Amino acid sequence: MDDAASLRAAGLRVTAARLAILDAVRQGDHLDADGVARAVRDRVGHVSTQAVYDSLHALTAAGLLRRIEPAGSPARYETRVGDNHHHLVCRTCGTVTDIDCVVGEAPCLQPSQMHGYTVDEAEVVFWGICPACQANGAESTA
Amino acid sequence: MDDAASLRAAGLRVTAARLAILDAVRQGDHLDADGVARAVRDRVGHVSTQAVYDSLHALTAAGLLRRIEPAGSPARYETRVGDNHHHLVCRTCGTVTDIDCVVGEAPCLQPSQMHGYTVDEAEVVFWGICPACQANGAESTA
DNA sequence: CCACTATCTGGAATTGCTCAATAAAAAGAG
DNA sequence: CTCTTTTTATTGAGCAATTCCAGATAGTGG
Repeated sequence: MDDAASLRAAGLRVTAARLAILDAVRQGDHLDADGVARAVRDRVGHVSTQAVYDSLHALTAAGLLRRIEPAGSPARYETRVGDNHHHLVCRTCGTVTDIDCVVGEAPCLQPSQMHGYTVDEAEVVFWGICPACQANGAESTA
Repeated sequence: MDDAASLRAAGLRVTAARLAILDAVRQGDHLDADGVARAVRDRVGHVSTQAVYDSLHALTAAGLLRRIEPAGSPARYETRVGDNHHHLVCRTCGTVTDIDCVVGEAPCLQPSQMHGYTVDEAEVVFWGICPACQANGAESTA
């Protein structure tokens, strides 16, 4: 199923901006809204910032994109949805890397005490220093 | 060890604002910067917003406070540091509840593929609906 | 009690994101 | 192919959280 079909299946209209956004996010590596906007403009010319935000929300709501928001960083988007994978975030440069779940499917989705909550998602973020930043010593690669 | 001693031990000066911040965060339930500022002012009169932010950073860096930042929410602080506990966040009202780790100590601290990262922390956030919001139907309690 | 420097103050600026009103364009009907 | 309806995009203002700057203040060690 291509992007246009996915959009239609989600009840969304197919526009150049949205196709470009999906493509940009797929190609990019956990881009933030600004990065997506820039990548999209490279593809289809002018697109307003609001259109990017709006589409990003629509696509996220439709389940075509996943939004992650590491502390201290603007929201980032990825196309890998539906599986239970987590993230490795570099404290120095902010790079986000996907990692599959250790325990299998939904590992930590069984908190000991749920305190009456209805839990629907377990989000795991590993914080550390990426290889590049380790090599660069204290220097930032951002 | 009282707060003043903890501050000194961390090489920080003891000021009324900082003691009030530590107390406010301890009493409060995962307060955000604004909530801390208000609680602090209740205790010691006027304190500038910057002093609050600055102190919060200093205290966090010193390990006296832990900062958590659930997606879509301003940063929140808690005094429970040093143990491997996680958080349950309500999608409706944003309330944060502490939960101990399922697997024991540092459960998820063993990602399958580390991709060369030096991991120093595993952060787990469970998303769901708190009991109060479930009872209130779709209504927000925020 | 002094000097030194961490800390606090006040104000302005930045960033990331949202709201509102109008114009444009995709989908379906005829 | 054209028209109509409804979604989507544009422009521009607005907001919240946080940070930066420069100068005043107050802990601390001596």
